[in-house]
Amino acid sequence: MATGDGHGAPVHRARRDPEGRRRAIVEAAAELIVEEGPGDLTHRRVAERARVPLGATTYYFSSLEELREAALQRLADRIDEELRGIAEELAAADGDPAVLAEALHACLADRGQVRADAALYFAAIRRPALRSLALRWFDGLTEILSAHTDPDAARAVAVFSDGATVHAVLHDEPLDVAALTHTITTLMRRGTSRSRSEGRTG
Amino acid sequence: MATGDGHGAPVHRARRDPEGRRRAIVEAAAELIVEEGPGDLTHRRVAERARVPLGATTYYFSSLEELREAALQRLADRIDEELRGIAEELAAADGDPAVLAEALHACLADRGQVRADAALYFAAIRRPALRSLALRWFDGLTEILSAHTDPDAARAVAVFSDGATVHAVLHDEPLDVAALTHTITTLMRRGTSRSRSEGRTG
Amino acid sequence: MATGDGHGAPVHRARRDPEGRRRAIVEAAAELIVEEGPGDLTHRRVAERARVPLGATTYYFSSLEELREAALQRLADRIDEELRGIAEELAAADGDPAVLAEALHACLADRGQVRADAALYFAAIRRPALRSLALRWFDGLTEILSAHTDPDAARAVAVFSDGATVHAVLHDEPLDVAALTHTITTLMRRGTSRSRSEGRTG
Amino acid sequence: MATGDGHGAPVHRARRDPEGRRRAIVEAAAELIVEEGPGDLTHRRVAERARVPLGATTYYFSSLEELREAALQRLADRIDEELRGIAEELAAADGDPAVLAEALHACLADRGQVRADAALYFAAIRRPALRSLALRWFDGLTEILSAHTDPDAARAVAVFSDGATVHAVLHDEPLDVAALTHTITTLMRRGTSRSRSEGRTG
DNA sequence: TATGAATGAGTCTTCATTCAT
DNA sequence: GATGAATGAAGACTCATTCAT
Repeated sequence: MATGDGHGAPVHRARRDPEGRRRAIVEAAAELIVEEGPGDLTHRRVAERARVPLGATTYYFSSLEELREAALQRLADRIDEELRGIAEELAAADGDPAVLAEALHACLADRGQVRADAALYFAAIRRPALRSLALRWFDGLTEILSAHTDPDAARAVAVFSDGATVHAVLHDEPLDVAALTHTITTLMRRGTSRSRSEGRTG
Repeated sequence: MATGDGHGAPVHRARRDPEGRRRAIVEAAAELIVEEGPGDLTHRRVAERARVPLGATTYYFSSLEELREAALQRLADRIDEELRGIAEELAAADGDPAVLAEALHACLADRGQVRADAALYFAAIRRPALRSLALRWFDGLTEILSAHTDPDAARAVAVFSDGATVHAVLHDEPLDVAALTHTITTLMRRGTSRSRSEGRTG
Repeated sequence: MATGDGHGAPVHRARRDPEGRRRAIVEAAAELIVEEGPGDLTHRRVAERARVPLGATTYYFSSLEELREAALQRLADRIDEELRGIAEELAAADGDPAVLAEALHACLADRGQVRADAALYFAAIRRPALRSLALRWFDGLTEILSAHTDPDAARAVAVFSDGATVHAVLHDEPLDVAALTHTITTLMRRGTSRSRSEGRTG
Repeated sequence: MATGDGHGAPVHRARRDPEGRRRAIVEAAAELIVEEGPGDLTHRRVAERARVPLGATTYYFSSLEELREAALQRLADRIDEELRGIAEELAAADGDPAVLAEALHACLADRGQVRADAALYFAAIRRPALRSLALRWFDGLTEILSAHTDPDAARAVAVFSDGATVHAVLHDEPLDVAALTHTITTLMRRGTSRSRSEGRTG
């Protein structure tokens, strides 16, 4: 029943920057997820990493799960940026598979990025609400490639890229560029004979 | 010589069976890992699932981590069985990509299997000791395929199959057989024809 | 996901007496409920009062609510004892209202008892499962009195006795014996003219 | 002199109304106490219920306890209103016990009212300062009845009415009117007849 | 004046692990 | 050998209260 005898009168000297604080907390959580996996997130670790008091982590997020989702959201947003870059490069190169392979290799060489992907995948397995987040890369890549090859080939490449992510995370380094190039080229060429000739105007 | 004094042949209830018990515990842990992920394993849940006393789980395994590894080991062993089956089918079909696609599709349609793979991958990220377990599928498939195509193509198919696993776990159902067949065929043919000349892998 | 890095290896030197421990915990909880009300129960206070480690309170009761109920159960059991005593006295006195009044006065003079009643009543308001516990006194008294007066009168006396409990708990002392005697006599006589003459055989 | 420059009559949004706000907070707290019990009151819940910012609850009341008391005060005030109505009815009926029984039954049928009483009783047990609030009903009823019967009988009826409150709160419905009428009649008649001689109260 | 940001104490609960039996 | 009792660390979460603005 908690007769309400009070919890004390904490002295606190706080920076007054809610936005920044929230951001710092999410950022810290995202880092921890990349480092330790989505399941090992705790308020305490986040607070410590973000250099905020424990209470702040519960003040800004009504549950740990909410915080986790915000952090995964952030990781997914980074994937979107990545994708935008790839889309531009690829458009500039008129869908050249080698360019995609290079870009993919760069992504896969970034361990943080790869682990972030893995964390998203894993977190989404038992959290259907996160599926769309986890599929950002796959769906985004498929869409980008659809401008340069047929949908089935696009999907095949996207599937392959997820496999390459698993490969990178388990080997601590990505497949070599040549292998990526070869496979991606093979898969993209497959259904492109026609659409490719359309694109070739230069 | 009295027959009813209770001293005769000792009534050994439920004959001790350390091996069986150990196996039951590992089995229960494996199930839980598939259902809940490798991180949510607890002695209590395992004991309950295995119908053994709590103490048994710490008696047979000196730490939770050890139990977890034994369970993951078991999951990996099942993968080996799966691979053996695929190897045979494929050998019988003389490396027909369509047969591989069918077999892969069957694996991917088994949610338990897919989640077991995912659990292994995820557990291995931060546990180098588990890498070899997690790579069983990849390495095994690569080896099997090496009998039917060149090493690079084999590896490409194995990478693709891991991607297909990710796809299945995130979509709750596998890619359709046609798509699998098409892609696998494309990738495997590559290694048996002379088109290889254009893509080099160091 | 709790990667299972362990919680430590506590040294513990425990008395090995589960029954006694459980009893001590319930007893402590009952005391606290009497002193502070059912809503102010906490694991920590119970542990401190019972001189057991915090963990013991959660080991023996899977939730605080379960512990609370066990404690209230215990308080209710004491009420039953009380009632048995009253039943005997009253039977021996052939249902003499003055004897009941004396007994009731004695109960009401026991602050612990009165507060225990109040705690039971209050706890039961929002916990239908506890209603039967809270009604032990009322139902028991009604039944006892049914042997000495008609059901309606019995119920009226029981209701009055609950009012007297409220009175006692709010005044820190019971109604005087004379007032109790007068009212109980009036209420019991009311419907007893006939049944009373039956009982009068001495 | 320009009309559209926004400098003219200040647009005072939602005119400040400290009194109203305070009232809204107390009202919300009173509702919560009736619904959840006096111990489950929190600033947050009150603020939400009253549709005021969290800060308002601490701005108008220097502590939660103060707010709780204000809310209990309000509940007690409602009891006074109730009592005034009963007093009038009873006066108009020249102290007819049946009229009192009807009125009491109506009160007891109002679950909110009954729970408010129970909350007051319970809160007062460990807060002597609230005793007078909790005794409003008892004292008020006793006084009203004193105009129609002797003090002892009046008190007996008041005690009985508290018992009827306990009964109602534990059974979720009041004693039937017939039972109330019968008992109240019996108790009140006592004080107007000469039967008083047998029971003395110091 | 009014408010929401801030915070740490304290709540229940879970659990790996140890150890007496 | 086996097991359940034992325990304290740690986790998520709530909240009264203070204070900057």
